[in-house]
Amino acid sequence: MQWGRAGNTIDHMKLKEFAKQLGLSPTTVSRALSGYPEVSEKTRKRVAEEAVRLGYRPNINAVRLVTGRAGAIGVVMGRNGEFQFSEYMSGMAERLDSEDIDILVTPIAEQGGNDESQLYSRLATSGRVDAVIIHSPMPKDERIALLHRLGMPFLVHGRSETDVPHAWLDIDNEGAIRRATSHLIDLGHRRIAMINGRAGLTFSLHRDQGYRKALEQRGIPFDPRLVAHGHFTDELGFRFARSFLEQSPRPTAFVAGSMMTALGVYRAVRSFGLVVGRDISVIAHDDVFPYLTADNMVPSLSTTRSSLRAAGARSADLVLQLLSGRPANEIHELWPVELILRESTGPVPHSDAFPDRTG
Amino acid sequence: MQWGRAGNTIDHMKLKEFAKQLGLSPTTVSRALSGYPEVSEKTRKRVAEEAVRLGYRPNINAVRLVTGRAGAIGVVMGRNGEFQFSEYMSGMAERLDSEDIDILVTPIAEQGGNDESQLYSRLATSGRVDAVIIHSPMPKDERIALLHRLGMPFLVHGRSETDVPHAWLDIDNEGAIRRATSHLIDLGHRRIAMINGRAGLTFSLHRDQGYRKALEQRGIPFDPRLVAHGHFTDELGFRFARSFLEQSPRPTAFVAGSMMTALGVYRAVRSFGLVVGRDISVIAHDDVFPYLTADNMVPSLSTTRSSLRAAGARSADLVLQLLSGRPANEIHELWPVELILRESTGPVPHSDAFPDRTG
DNA sequence: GCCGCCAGCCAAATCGTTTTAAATTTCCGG
DNA sequence: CCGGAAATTTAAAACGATTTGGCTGGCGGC
Repeated sequence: MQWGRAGNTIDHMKLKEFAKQLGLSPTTVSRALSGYPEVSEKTRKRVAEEAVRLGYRPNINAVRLVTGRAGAIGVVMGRNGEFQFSEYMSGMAERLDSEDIDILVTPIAEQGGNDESQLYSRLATSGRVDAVIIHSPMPKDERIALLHRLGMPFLVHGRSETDVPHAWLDIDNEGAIRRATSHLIDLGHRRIAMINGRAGLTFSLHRDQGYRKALEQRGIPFDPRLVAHGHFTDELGFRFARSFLEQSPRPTAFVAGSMMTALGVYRAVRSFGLVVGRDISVIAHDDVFPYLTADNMVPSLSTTRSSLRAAGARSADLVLQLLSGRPANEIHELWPVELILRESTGPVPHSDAFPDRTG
Repeated sequence: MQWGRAGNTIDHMKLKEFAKQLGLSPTTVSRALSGYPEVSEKTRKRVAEEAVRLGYRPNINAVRLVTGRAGAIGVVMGRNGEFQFSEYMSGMAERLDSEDIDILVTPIAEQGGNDESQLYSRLATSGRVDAVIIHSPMPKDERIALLHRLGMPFLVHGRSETDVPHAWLDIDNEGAIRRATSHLIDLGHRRIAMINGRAGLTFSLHRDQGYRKALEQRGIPFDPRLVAHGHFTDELGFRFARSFLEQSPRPTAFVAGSMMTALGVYRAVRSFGLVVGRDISVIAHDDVFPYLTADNMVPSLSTTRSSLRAAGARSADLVLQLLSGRPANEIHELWPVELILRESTGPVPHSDAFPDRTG
């Protein structure tokens, strides 16, 4: 599309003009502002001061053209505007605030159609971004191979099993869920239901593994009927929890994938006339949202906690490192996850612990 | 900061090269691709096809430099990554998908410090964006005057009372809350509490007005002790609701500002041993989230509903119109809001309707 | 057959920087 | 006071597109 320049009255001083006012050449001014060593400290200072006073700022598009840099990091937003997303971005923003780098959000088209990799391909070749962050990867994620092939620097938020060397930042999902499950087992629970994220995603697999390992360690048989996968919505939390609670014997504890899921689980438990923390224990993973906090739930929710905002900030940092030349396969960070016990977890009720006596 | 070009192996064909392969001049090719009339239909078609085949795409930074356009719309993300944000952006994305325009997210720094207007000022003069969208305006919003002064096209999502002509898209907050409140009054409620958004924002004021008008129409005195303002978090919903319920006589109905607020209200009501939909009626405003739906709450939540995603899509559309020359003061859209009645609203309990008989 | 016109194409200027390679100034010991 | 290295500064060439203004050649009118 083509639009007029109407309205865009902002008239910048140009380098040439600015340099003339200073009695210097454009070259020197440019160098002074970019902090090159060839220019004397005195001159640099003067240039910097005058730039502020006269309001000179380099035309960013000219800079981009000549340097070949886009000055932006691309993020692809999931198909259904996930609630976690803005928190992660806030974190990124926090870190990028001091740099001269933007965040470019490319949303994936609703109707889907042409496959996702084409979107990434376009993003990578468009020259709009210097790097890309990939979310919710799968063990064999073709996006990783694709971006590697295209030579576009990228960071994976999460992990993948691909051979392609790549930078990643992830939280210890397996350990978190293992500890959560173990703790429930310590409390006497034996039938523990697990509402996990979408099937096929690495973090879901890791959580499944953590869950299974905890059971294994204590010799508790794994029952596939106690595990569900899906989006992190209150609706699915509710539905899955209800269907689990309809089983006989019913589970006495839940591991929920997110705060939204936990909301659904709470509702489901209540709808059975049961009480969370007494009849049914619940632990959920908490990404630490300002608008929905585990402490405030009733009863307060035990969680595995890891700040998504912090992850966003660190991600931005790592991308900057990547761009300044640090090799991708040196950039691997695995963050531990806290386990915070609150009121939603408690010892298994006596009647459930020995169902044969009552039934 | 300065980083090497390492990794960025993507090697685009240049216009000159591409044109040579076609046996045409760069000029003609450029024009063909941009759809100018001076080039024959046959040639245009051939160019378009070859561009796809050979993978030629104009270097976006060169285009930006020469046209002076940034090819991006700026959005400033609130201080605390609001959960609504990603939904709105998804909508924008949906609309912008077919255009060659990016969404640039500028997060406001956490520590605050230098005032917000400086951020907008920088964004406007940076040349990174062609237009800006302003959220959560206040009646006298200095950002509007600022952007107008700077000559940067912008759309206000919400409304303001400033004299400066500007484009806006808003939902009928006043009407929505007026209808919601009226409906509660029809059901016999007289003490209706209102948990509104942050004080000072236009939409909060409009909602206050809607609330007060509904009361006025029915001759119910306004009691400032029944109105609270604050962020849309579950925590505030809970706290405010509790403090209202501690009053005597207590309110029999709540108007909640958001789904998160409603979650808090539900909890608070329950914590008093009361039942939503029977003892206490609740209506909340619902922006329609995929991850938290009013229908799924227990009891299902009556809402005033307006799709934030749709607003995002339309906003993007209006910005495009703005950029193609449509005068800002012609662009005003006020969307009606649906009132969806579900189980959380019901007639006032007899004992509350005539408290003097019981007390 | 000549002229003007128009569709279709092109050469060259332009956008506002960074950066290469060269020129100038400064400084200092001999 | 001079030669040459070191410290500054500069002119000019990119970067890769769009766009202005001009150049062709074919066609119809007279």
